[in-house]
Amino acid sequence: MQKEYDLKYFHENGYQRKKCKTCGDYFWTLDSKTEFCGDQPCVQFNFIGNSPAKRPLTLAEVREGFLSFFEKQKHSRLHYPETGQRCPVVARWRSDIYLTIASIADFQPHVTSGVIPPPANPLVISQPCIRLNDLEEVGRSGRHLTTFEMMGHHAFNKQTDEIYWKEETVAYCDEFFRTKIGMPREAINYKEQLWIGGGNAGPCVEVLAGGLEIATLVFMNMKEDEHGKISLEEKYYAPNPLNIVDTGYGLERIAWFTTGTPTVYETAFPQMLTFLYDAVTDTSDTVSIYALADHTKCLSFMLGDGIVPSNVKAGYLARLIIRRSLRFIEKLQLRLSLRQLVEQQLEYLAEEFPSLIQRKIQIGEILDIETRRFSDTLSKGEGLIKRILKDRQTIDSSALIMLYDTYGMPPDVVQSIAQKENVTVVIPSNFDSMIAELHSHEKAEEEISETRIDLPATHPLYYDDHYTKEFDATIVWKQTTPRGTEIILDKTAFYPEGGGQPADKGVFIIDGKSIPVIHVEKAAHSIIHVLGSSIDGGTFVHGKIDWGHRYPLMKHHTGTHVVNGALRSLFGEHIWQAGSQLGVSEARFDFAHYKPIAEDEIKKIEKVANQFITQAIPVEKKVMKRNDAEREYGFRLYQGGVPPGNLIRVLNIPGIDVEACGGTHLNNIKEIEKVRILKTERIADGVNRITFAAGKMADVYQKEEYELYQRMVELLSPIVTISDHENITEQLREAARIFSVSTDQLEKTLQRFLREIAAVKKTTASKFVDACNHVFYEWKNAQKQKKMVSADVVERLIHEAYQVPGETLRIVTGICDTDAISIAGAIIKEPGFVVHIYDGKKLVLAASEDVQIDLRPLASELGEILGGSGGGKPKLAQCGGPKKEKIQEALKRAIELTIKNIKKQ
RNA sequence: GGGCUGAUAGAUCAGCGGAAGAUCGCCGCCUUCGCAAGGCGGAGGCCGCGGGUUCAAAUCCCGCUCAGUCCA
Repeated sequence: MQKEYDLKYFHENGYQRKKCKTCGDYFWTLDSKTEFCGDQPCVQFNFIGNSPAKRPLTLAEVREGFLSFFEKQKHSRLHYPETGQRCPVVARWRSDIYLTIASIADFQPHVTSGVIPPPANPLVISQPCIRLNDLEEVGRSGRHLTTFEMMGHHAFNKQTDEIYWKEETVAYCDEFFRTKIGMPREAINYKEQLWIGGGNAGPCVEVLAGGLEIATLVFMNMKEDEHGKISLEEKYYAPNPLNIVDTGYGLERIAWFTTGTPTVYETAFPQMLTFLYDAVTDTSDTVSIYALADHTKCLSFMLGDGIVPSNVKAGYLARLIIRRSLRFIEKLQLRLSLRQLVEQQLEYLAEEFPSLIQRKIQIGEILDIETRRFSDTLSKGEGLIKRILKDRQTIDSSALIMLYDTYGMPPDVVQSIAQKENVTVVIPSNFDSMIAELHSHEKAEEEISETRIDLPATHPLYYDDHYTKEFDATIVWKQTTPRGTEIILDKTAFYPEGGGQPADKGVFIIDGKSIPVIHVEKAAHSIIHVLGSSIDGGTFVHGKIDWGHRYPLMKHHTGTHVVNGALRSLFGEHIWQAGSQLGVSEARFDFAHYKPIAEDEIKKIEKVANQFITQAIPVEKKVMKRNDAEREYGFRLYQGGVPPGNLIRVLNIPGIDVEACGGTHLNNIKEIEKVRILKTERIADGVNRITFAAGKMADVYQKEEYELYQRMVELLSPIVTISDHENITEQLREAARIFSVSTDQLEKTLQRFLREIAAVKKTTASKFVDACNHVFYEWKNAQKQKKMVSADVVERLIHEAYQVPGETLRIVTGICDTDAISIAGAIIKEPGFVVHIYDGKKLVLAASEDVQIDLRPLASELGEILGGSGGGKPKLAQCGGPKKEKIQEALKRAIELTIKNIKKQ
């Protein structure tokens, strides 16, 4: 390994190679006296209050210094439509990580693996990154940040086409720190290290100054490969197809080195700290102040780049930071809301990161919602804790885990609440591992996808022309499986299932015979057709797509993109597809948004989408190089997922929506005709679903809805006459809400309610909703009536009671038509009664307080007569059974048994 | 994506197979110059929706809907 670091540059410039006295690692230095590598913990910070740099620099100065320095050395800056010279902090182009954690992450996996060329080569970037691994240290250590910028110059060298490698990289580094940062050469040591991470590895040089690692120069030349010959940390590596110069210069650390402030925080967000110090009454809790300044910056980037808080993925991480921030605010007793603090940060960041403040309104709203939500959770939790304490006096570790895992109450919050009740709660030191243990049973699901690469490739005709309905092709492969005959053609217009679009249907005409195609699927480069019946031979196929199936799918697919555009124009740039499923009769579109869609917003979405359609915008379908597409349209392209490869299909509806999409689409959005929103719902925290129908299908729904409405008006007609028939959709939705059922259960429910209400006078209502409210009100009354005890009936029953000779006991038997328990209850308020009363459903046995009797055996015996059984409490029992005709016999027997049981005592 | 909770009066919750309850809030009366407090009385429940088991379900079982929360 040693020769990996034996650079000409070091020798020619008088560097010496030394071994660190503490850690034993090798390093290169100009300082003949030093014995240590220069990294912590081998040396302490020595630049605090005493920087060897010429003058203090701001973040902006260091950033621009770096970018322009490398630009002069023929490196290109990148540019993206929304975020400018950086990528978003949410890694939209990757499926393996949520947040951008390093500048090289911008180019993984496609560029680093050699699948696509770099967007520029060499290139330079200052990439804002978010790392939450050392969250607890933020604010405390003086050097940990959640949000930092990693500046990097990257060169991607192919064996045949080398840009530059180690010598140049170290020379650039040296020159940059000398000329742009104003550091003496002697202040910097270069430490030999091995870099491993993210499936790649290579030698690296750590650039150390003042006890601080200010840059890392990685020479990534290996990739993980189980057949590889190089073994590092129990894994095998093989040479990478590219030799990648991956440098990471810590912007904040470099600036800190020049300022020499007590902590990195004074350099990273000086304005925010001043603001916070002015706002707090007690300035002693610097840890919380630092952390809050950091977290609000983190949130500015997270929310400004479009993360919607939720309980999953990046949204969960955003919520984590929000809640931590809220607790710091609480701890510092700040009178400012989190919204106000982040808005302040947005102002400070506006000049250097203008895209963030453009989402100020949405960010503010998100933070207010989240603040409210957290305080709701906490106050609920507080009640819960108090109840637990009342019950058990203590909170043990299992209760702590329950509170955290189920209710989201952090143990230290529980502790402080319990403190108020004068209860000391001990947090187990292994709390975190106990939580981890709880979730350790989950196994990562493995995707077993059998990719059959040995199959002949199919040319997809549906991309040549999305409207191809018929075609001629040749069978190139055939196989019979349990699900039918499968064939592959040299070319096909049948769309295979994928990207939320179902497979096409249709027929193949082979040797004059018409054979149905029941399913189509993709396997690597082949398209497999599953046929409905077997074929005997045949070579040539004439295919016919079922256009009545495909065309609505195309309308719904293009319609989905239009609805997406409508949502974005109404709510903001954070709207992001979270899934979609197309059908022939309707389509579903799931998207990230921080609150549920309100009733009046449904109409607005519909209106905007339909306005778009009337603009008759032609749909652009093109195949683009990934880099070109990203540069032109940004990462918004990847809403539906990140497609592989260098060439991607881009579907652009200018001014409305642009996405990488492999589906079949209309040529002009006017063909959608219209869209109609059928339903909106919240399917997960932070995710809403819109179900809509396009074109003729929208009319079908409208018709169905109208018919449903008419049927229900008819149902209501004996009771209510409705005069106003406007806004049927809304009326139905509102009515469904009244009966708390979904719209498709509305009719059934209305029938039930009408059946259960007593005959009422006919009345009028202006709207259907009013009529439903009337029905509901009447129904409630009827329910009450049923339970109400009629004084007359009670009177009559008492009058007809059987007086046991020689006793004070009176036995009531009878049949009633309202709730028997209520009536029995009314009678036994008086002393000396035993009641047996049947209401058509159950026989109730009850006794007054003073009567000594156990009715339970009676209930079971009488229940048997009725073909069932019974039981209950001694003074109130019930029984029943299917043989209702035997009720008279049972009541007769009841009297006998009552007398017998009383006499026994 | 995988768990774990929860849904009962306007609010917070108890009940967890045999008459739907408590506390706060609300209304009325008593008390007071008035208010607060106190005393007495009262109104207010599709026990989330749909099935199933049972003689009997708020309660047990199965779906669904909604909400909360943790993990990756």
